[in-house]
Amino acid sequence: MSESSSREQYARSTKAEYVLDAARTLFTEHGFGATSMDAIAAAAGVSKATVYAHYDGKQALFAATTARGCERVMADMAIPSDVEDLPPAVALERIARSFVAAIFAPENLALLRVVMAEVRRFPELGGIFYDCAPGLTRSEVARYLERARAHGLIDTADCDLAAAQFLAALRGDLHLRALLGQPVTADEIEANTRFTLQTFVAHHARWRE
Amino acid sequence: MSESSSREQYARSTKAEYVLDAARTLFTEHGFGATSMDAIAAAAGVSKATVYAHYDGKQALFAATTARGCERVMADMAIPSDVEDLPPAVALERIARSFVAAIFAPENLALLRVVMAEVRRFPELGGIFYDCAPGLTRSEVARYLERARAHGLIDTADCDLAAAQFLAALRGDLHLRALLGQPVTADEIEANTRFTLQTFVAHHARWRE
DNA sequence: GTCTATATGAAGATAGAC
DNA sequence: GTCTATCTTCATATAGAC
Repeated sequence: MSESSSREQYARSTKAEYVLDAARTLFTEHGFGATSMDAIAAAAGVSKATVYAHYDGKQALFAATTARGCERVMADMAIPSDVEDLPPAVALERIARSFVAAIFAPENLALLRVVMAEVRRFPELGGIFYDCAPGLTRSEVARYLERARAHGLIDTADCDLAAAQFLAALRGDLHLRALLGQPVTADEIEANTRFTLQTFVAHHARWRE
Repeated sequence: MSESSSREQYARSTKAEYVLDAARTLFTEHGFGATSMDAIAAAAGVSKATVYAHYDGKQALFAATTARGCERVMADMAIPSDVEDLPPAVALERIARSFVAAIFAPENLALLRVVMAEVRRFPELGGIFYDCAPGLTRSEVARYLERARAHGLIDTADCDLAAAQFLAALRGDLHLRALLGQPVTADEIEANTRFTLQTFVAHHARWRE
């Protein structure tokens, strides 16, 4: 019927994706202010007018890219669902390793940096990011701890606070150092993770292995 | 002899200070990219040419202001020196409250945000900031713990790691929430501090009160 | 050292053809 | 939807007088 084939429609929707990907890369790499719309268009392989055809200005594009970034972080941070049937010490270790891998991934560090930097200009983004990433993990860990307590496996008064402290200890001061661009080795992360797991288990465990 | 009085010289050196203060305020409030040299000159009450007469461009001015900011943070974070003679539980509480007050002070949060945001552009600033603030506190706490262990007051294998964990627990996830612009109440900070102190003391104490 | 006035360039956004 | 070319604004940095 019409002259526009489905292939053209696919190409059309793909360009918006290219733009979004390029913007996400550049914004997280150089920040909001230091990234120009020209650079985004060039990186996406399209003209600047095409960028404006799909996104309603630089701020809207930034909001869209960080929202997309949050989805990816959320996927990284998701707690493996098979954890429920494992012994608590093993489950906690698995949760810990998944969390640590996510928060030290360079692209997630970069995203966190840029969201914090622009939280004045985009106040709602801070809340979105927190709910997607640390907040979600925190409530998932808290729910896990509550179920474990219901089964008599642990002895924890305030599961929500305990979850927050568990994750904070996994960050240690290494996460702050990484955010400040200081080198953090895998060995340091590993040592901190082990130490945290030992401490946490020693404190909350009611089970005997 | 000369026509320039000492009063004029004082006025001259004062302008550089005005510029530095204005720059510190604006950079921490709006970030590097969103702060113009015009705005700094206006806030300092001088002309833009005067700004350039004292500082060698925007980047140099930014580096100077963050260095100044670090000094102020360092003063905020300094551990009270009279802590040595107190019982460990009291000493730790005093250290904790001083630290928590410093890291949640809005101007220090803003400084940390902007340093993290620009760590790509100014790689050395991240190291300076870390050494001034969290790094300094961490090593001071570690030294305190080592002395306490030498006196047989605590039972800690790795004082450096324990210090890092103590401070990380004091941050909890509240610090991250604050950095992301989310509201953090004094009650939450207080509850987290108390919980951390109890946990830490329960874990390391060898003394009986 | 300090000012007013200005050069120069970069970047957000759009007009109009296809 | 997509492009080229352009408009307009604004920010860094400097020139030149006092």
